[in-house]
Amino acid sequence: MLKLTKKADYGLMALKFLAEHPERPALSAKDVADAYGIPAQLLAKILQQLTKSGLLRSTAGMNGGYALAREARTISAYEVILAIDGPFFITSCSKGKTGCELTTNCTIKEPLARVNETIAGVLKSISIQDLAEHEQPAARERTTRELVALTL
Amino acid sequence: MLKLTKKADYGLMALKFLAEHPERPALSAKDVADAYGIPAQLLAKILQQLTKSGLLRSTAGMNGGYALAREARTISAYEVILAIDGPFFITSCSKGKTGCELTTNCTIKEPLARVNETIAGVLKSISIQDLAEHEQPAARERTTRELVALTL
DNA sequence: TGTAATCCCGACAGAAACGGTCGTATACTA
DNA sequence: TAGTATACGACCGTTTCTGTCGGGATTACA
Repeated sequence: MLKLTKKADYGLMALKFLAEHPERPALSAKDVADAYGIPAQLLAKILQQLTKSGLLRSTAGMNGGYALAREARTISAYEVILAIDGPFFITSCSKGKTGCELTTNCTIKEPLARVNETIAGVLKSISIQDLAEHEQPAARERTTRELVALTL
Repeated sequence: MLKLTKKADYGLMALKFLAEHPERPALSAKDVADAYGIPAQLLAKILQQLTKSGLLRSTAGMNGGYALAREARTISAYEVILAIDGPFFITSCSKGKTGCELTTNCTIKEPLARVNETIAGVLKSISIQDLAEHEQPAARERTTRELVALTL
């Protein structure tokens, strides 16, 4: 279906929420989960992954919680998705560990790999701050439209 | 993970194969399956779906099989994926039947919907003929590179 | 020092999606 | 009529996803 997992969605929402509350030194997993109605324990695990990946800082104990490890502007949606869902390839056969196990001329993966790059590029261009700002800057919107126009 | 299903992969491969053999009035599901080592019955079902979606023409009986319903140039990868995997949304919550069931301010889906459009645009820009031509035209390649550059 | 809040982490279970098979009916050709 | 091929629904095993549980470690604060 070519869609993000809920985990990735949750992760993006959480980072956005953190970006929107820079005044708080840290927000607990429960705080974020309650704000969005996300299962708290699931979100906790997601935030732990993001911490391990270096996107978040965590502090245990009372008044502890999570905070962005870097500025929201410098964290891309791509990094978040990568941290949660792992490396993604649009083709099912792309060289994960084993190459394409099908016959030699599985030539479709070559053009699709390029599509893959493009998608990754788009996701890299979206920052957490972009998500936090309700309205995206017009400049970026135009860019996206240009993208579509260019590819068609 | 953001990846295509194997079915979609198989479908794209099959259409590419058909596009590469315009001299044959029709190729059976088995012909295509053998060419790529794909499970024949599975491919058959996929080709049936593509037929129902109007991308293929089918004829039963001896010397029957499948053929492209339109010119390869006019069939996009997007249509194929849509026919096989159904409508795709990058966000898990995007308005399928139910809207986003989460709290009101699930604002991340708005920017991501734009990403979704972009991806769809890219996939629409890839035709079956592009897949059939081993090397993509340099012009298109440069376009893709520009895309990435633009979005970064 | 003790308690409550919080992160950390592995295991596991239910549900859904995916990949693939089987059997049967139908259509066409020779 | 025999053989080839599509059409279609049912089914099943596997994987992935989502979410839960339980135990442990860390920190703040009274």
